[in-house]
Amino acid sequence: MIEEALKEIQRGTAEIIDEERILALLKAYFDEGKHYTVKAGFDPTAPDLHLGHTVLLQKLATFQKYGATIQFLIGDFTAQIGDPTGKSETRKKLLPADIEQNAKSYTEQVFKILDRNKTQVLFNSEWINPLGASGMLELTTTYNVARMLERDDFEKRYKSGTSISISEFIYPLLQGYDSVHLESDIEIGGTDQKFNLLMGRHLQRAYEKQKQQAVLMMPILEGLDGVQKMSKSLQNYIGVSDVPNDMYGKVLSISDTLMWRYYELLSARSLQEIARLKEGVTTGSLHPKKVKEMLALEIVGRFHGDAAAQTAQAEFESVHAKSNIPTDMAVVELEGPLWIAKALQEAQLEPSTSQARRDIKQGAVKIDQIKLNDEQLQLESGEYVLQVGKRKFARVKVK
RNA sequence: GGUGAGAUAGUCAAGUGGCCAACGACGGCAGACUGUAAAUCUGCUCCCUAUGGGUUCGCAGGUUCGACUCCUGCUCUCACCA
Repeated sequence: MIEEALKEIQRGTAEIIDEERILALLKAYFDEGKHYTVKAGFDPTAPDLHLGHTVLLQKLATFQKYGATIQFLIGDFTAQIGDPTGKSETRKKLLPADIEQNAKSYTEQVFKILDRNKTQVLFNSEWINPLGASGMLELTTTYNVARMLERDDFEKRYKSGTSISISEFIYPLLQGYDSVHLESDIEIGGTDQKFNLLMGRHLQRAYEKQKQQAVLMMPILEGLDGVQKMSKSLQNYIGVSDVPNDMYGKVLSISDTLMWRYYELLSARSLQEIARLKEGVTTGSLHPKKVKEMLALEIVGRFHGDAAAQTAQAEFESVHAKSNIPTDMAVVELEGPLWIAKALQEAQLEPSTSQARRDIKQGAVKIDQIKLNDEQLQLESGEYVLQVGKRKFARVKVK
């Protein structure tokens, strides 16, 4: 039983530090019913969750199955600094009202995966603000610059001469301090968080408060392009609140290689089952598209229910395999008569009339399923289905 | 604080008085082929009803018939020194 739990917890992880601790916690739970805490931090600036986040969330859900209380930490204080990882721009200060709003939309989405009753939603400003200058100073004495520079990101920037703000040094310290305050037993995060996660262990020891937290790192999920990490700003994400049709289509658009990655990190199927699918594809008994459809169905089903997933699949088949028009698309009302390029722009299918003309020239634009050749066309009053490329549709009513 | 170098489209990066809306690469979009996969090939990639016009090369001025290219000031970035 414990072995089984541990296996499930290990699945898909990039690295686990102090696995003995996790084992001990599980043992205490199974033997004595003792609960433990698992901390995970989230940034309040990006309330739109995507599948990249769910890799972590699903792991948290697994922990909940085995006796954990989740410390769902919203880093409202630390967000003022901005995690140094990657970008270097300083962030705008968020207004309390915004933070509250973001947190709300966060949790709404999160509880599609997590069990609300086994989750504490926390804000770190609550205990970091009272620290004051002296508390902050004390915190900084626990670490030194040389070790801080060991952090991969800092090291690179230091060597290349890119500026590092002192406040950025504070960030890992504060994140670690969260673990001290919350007395977390385990913290989980992405591999890019390794330094910060280990800081939690370091500080827990420095403050001699408790045992050091175990650390579990999940790999970073690649976005639809298969190369860069999934993120909203790169436009390569599948959002948790994407409508079923979009979600389904996006999953199907990933490459075959990437599909296995998604299976490993996102699917609830057992590893054996996935191995079987993989074998089926290699031997040719199973079509890769079929396997991808299964994945799409599973993912859409998780967020929208199985019925919606089925509908999305049927819709997809109808639109792409049989090239029918979608049943559901944006409806735009315009004043006519109207130049076609302008109409495309106003229906938000094209960013400019220049782009619209180019696409018409290339034969990418269709009206009511018929390829358009005349870039001078005036739309008289009536209803038209405008299409650009394979994916962009709009129903236009011209008055 | 001193000295030097640099800032060009989404990113990287050419261009050193007219041939520049600006080479090239990547990315992106579209077409062909497909499984809305991958690979490959092709076209496009500032705006504007356009064989033309407008606005762009950090910002503000200036020189010139003409400036991304020259001059002055400013802002920012980097390097070396302190």
